[in-house]
Amino acid sequence: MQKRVSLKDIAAKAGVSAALVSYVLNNRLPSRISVATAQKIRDIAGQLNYSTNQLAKSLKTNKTNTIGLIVADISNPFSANLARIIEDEAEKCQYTTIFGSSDEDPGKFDKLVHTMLNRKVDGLILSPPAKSEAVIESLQQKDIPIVLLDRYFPGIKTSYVIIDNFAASMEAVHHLLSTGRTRIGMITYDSELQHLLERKNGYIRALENNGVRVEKEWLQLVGIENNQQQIEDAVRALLSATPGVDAVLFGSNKIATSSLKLINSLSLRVPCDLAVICFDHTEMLDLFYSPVTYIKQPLEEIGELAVSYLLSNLLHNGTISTSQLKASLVIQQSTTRPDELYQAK
Amino acid sequence: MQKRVSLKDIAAKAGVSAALVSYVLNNRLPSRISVATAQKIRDIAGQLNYSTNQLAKSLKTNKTNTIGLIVADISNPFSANLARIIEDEAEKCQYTTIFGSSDEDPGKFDKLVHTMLNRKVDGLILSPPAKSEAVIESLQQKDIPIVLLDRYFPGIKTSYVIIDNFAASMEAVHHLLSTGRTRIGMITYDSELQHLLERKNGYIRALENNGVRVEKEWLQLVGIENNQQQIEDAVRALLSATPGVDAVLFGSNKIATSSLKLINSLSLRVPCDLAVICFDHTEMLDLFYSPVTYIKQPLEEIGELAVSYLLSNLLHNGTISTSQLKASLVIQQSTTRPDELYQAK
DNA sequence: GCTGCGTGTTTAATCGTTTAAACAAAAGTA
DNA sequence: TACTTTTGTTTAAACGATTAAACACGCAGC
Repeated sequence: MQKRVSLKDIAAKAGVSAALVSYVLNNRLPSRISVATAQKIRDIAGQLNYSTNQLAKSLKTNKTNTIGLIVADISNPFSANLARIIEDEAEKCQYTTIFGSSDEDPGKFDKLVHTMLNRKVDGLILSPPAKSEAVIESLQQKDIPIVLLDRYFPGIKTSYVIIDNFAASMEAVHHLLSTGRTRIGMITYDSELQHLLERKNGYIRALENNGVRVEKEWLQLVGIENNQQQIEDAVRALLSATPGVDAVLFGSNKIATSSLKLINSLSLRVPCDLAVICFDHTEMLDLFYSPVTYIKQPLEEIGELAVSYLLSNLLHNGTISTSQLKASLVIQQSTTRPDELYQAK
Repeated sequence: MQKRVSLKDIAAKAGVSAALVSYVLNNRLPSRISVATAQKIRDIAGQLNYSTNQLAKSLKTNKTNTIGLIVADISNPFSANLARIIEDEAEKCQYTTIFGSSDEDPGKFDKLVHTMLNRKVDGLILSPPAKSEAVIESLQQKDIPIVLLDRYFPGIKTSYVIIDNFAASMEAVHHLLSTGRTRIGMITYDSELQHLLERKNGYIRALENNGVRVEKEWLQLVGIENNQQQIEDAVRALLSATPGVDAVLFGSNKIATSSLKLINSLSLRVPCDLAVICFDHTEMLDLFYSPVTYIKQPLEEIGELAVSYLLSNLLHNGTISTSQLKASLVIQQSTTRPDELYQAK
């Protein structure tokens, strides 16, 4: 159906064996091959516009130069940005990336992992959904190189690249406290995923450390499906709590988007009536009428590390490398102290 | 490195030939094979947790069940959404998708196409950058099934799925005119890409049809690299033109984002002082303080059609199918008539 | 009892590479 | 001259599947 010129064709035209062509084109045994034949073979290859059949090559060498990347949802800007960085990074090292979206569904995740394995990816970079420990463990048993991304399971020894979500949450809350807010709420996911627990716990701990009692209604948990209605309900619950909140931390960019959409339509002023901070940057945060303070993950670094860990694992199976990077707080108008607002503007 | 159980292993354990195992597992010659052996083979396959090596299978059958998708930038929400739809659609048909971002660079595009071909994708869905006609034509000569997405070259007969950009621009301008604006500007790309020309021409034609003279400064062209500074300059130029504009149409979501960021920081009220419309939806448009009217592409339909055209081309090489879909205008607050604004709010 | 047919299974070639090992001829060494 | 080494190239077996064709066997028909 496609390119049909093979090693044999070149060999025939050059009057040599296919093996020799393979040697030349791969620069093997370079000392032995005569310069003249080498040149001739290269010329003919160029002439016939030869390009190697990766399938055959991979079948023989058991190496596809392909890595699989599974994120929750490739259409989420956070995932898409990370995917792009990983794609570029992999490409620099001559690797092709194949993507998949798990939709936070462990069944779908498992299925994706297996189609990738059937296609013999050399390794996997994974953002595993909840309840996918078994899949990860079985990959480990099969000695398949993996790196977990953005998430990890404390009970499983694997390579991973994550951020310190606990500290990030703490920092966000401290910042809010420092601007005079004390009635701080959070909307995050009702999930057992470790990184989400840490976001939640960081919030709780920061308040406790500062002697603020966390009212039950201040912590709103929503499903990881990001249902708009559910998130709106959570916002309303926060606002109508007694005492109502004067600041809120959103556990993800999706939660932030849905919440801000509602807030935009209410007669509620940010940051006067309500300060907001959210996890992860998206462009929309800068476009909100009061640009939103956010917790910035070092995406470049995360992507680069994930690829480099995976590749070094490929060379040297068994190596386990982990990184917990620090997120940074990017302060914008949405958390300005009300009294500083006018001079700031 | 990975799964090591092959047809032979099953054959050995079952005491039959590998061929028979292949027949059973692929449900070929179903009438001939004895029910007993078939069952035995299936049992053993399950027991050994066999899964077929796609590389070997593809090498033999010359079919990878993989499609390649190249967009401008997978981290752009528009591309990411489309990619996700295509991924899902392909998966329904048992196809895996591999992605790539061309960054609007014909060289990179060509390179991506070739790495995908070396990996023997069955076909390609492409959003070609400017000056990539040669690549497309060479694919056609090699009879490689392709479908162009979002873009097309009028001189080349290929399958494609696009929207009617000319009509979409016209509709946007007509809408603005109908709300009483007459000094309508546009910021779009300085590109020879047909779909972008059509966006530009639709704008010009709509104004001309309504007897509005298009001032030269009303049409601002920027580079397709989406340079923030350049886009900001364009916005300023529109505003400081004489006469200055009272409405503007943005040629893409990137242009809109960059422009709105600036507008957000100016003391300019949307829609009173300036009405805005943009091409393509992103969530950020709903989060702008005055939710932005936009031209909505039917992404689902585009993605589904692209995949279905490609797959039918795979079955029946040579078929050319094209679709020009209609975009719809989603009217939000950013284009409300100033006099209707208060009752609307 | 021979022919022919249907059934269940195997043989063997093939896809396009890689690569260890074999080989033949030329060059070095003693 | 005879023997080893070096040099340039070929042979042939794999990788893990698919698939046309061959095969062996039991059974019906005449």
